[in-house]
Amino acid sequence: MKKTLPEKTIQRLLLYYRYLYFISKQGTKDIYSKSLADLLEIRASQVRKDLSYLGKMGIRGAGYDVLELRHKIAEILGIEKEIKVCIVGMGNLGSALAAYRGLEALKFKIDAIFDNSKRKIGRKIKGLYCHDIKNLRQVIQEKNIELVILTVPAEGAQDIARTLQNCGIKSILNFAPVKLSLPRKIKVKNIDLALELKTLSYSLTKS
Amino acid sequence: MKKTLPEKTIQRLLLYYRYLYFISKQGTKDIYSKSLADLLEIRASQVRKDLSYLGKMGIRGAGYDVLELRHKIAEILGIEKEIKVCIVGMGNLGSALAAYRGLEALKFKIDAIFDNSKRKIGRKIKGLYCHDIKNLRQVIQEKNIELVILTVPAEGAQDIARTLQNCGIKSILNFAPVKLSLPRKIKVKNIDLALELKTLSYSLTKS
DNA sequence: GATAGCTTGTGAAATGTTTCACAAGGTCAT
DNA sequence: ATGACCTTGTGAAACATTTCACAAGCTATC
Repeated sequence: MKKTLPEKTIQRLLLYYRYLYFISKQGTKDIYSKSLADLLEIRASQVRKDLSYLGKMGIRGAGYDVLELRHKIAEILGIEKEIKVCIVGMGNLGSALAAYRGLEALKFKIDAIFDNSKRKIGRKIKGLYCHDIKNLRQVIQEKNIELVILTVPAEGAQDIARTLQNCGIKSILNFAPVKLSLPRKIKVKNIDLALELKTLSYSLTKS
Repeated sequence: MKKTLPEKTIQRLLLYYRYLYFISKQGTKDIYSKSLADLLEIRASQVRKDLSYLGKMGIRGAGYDVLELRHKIAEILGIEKEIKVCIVGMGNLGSALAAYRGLEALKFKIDAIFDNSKRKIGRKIKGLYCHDIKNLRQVIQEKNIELVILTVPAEGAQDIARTLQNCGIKSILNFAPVKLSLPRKIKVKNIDLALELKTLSYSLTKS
């Protein structure tokens, strides 16, 4: 068991976590690295290497205990702890994410929404008021929000990112198609839909 | 100039392509690998290595010609060719993507939307009718759609993916949080929002 | 046109990730 | 309890990606 998990391993552990739930629902008690690997279309050795970061979890000859494994992944990754999230930018994407149930399933609590448009401020979505973005700092600190989903247009993103920095936010999921310039210690994950699509379509042109 | 571009390189080339546009807008004619690298917070050597896949594009001592470089990236990646896209699943996310202008900017034409709910079929969004998903095959073939954005709930995703396979679709951008099981030659790119967020929040627990 | 001062392009080294291959150590049937 | 048969856990190999370091080659100035 090493100190830091590789990013790729973290992602796969989360996938295992999800699949282990379905497997346990089916009443299966034990699982082999090979079976998990087949579900995800990866190699069994990859699964074992990933799981080895958790310490010795399996039984040679008999696989892994489904619930025990799932519990250990949750523990190591801190999955069960609720994380308070806010969404900044109540456009189409922001609203869609506010309504997305998949976030709750992984213990995210969307606790505030912000926009700068008079038309949207005060509107309610999924039981949440849309706050004026001017109150970003106040609301984030009041509610102890730790993570921000940024769904504003590209132009405004950098400014808001700076404000978030000043609010003490440490993690941002950024949908704006710009590189946010922030201190290294603030973790930013970019999701650039148009770029993902273009990467995909590149393969179309090659055949 | 090698045969196949690494996936990571393709992604960065697309980023360069985007930034070169802004740079040329500012009237800048030439750019150094260092300047591009600084914009994206990567190393200059990384930029040069990526660009070397395009052939010799730069001038030693004087950098790269912005427009020429941008044009070459577009050519190699086939960016300028319009790609016809459809969205399957007119939920919150599907609707948001249908309205997202960032896709047009990269030459994607959203040409059809599908859903299975009576409530949504026939409704119009952004000038497009929502088709009955039963007509998936017919519409895709009629309109020559090449790429599918899949925004249906996890339960239905695998079945629809099979149908898409039968329609001859080669590329799928999948937002459903499941691994689609399809022949290797069909390219699937998964965007799993809850998982991305969880990967991000892992870093919160580690400090 | 020679020289000083740049930046590019690229092998080679470093780093990161996946896969292999097999000893170690369990299970299970008898 | 023994032995045949499993699968795990993990160094080492293979592969992929990034970074280094510097020769090559262009520009600009005098």
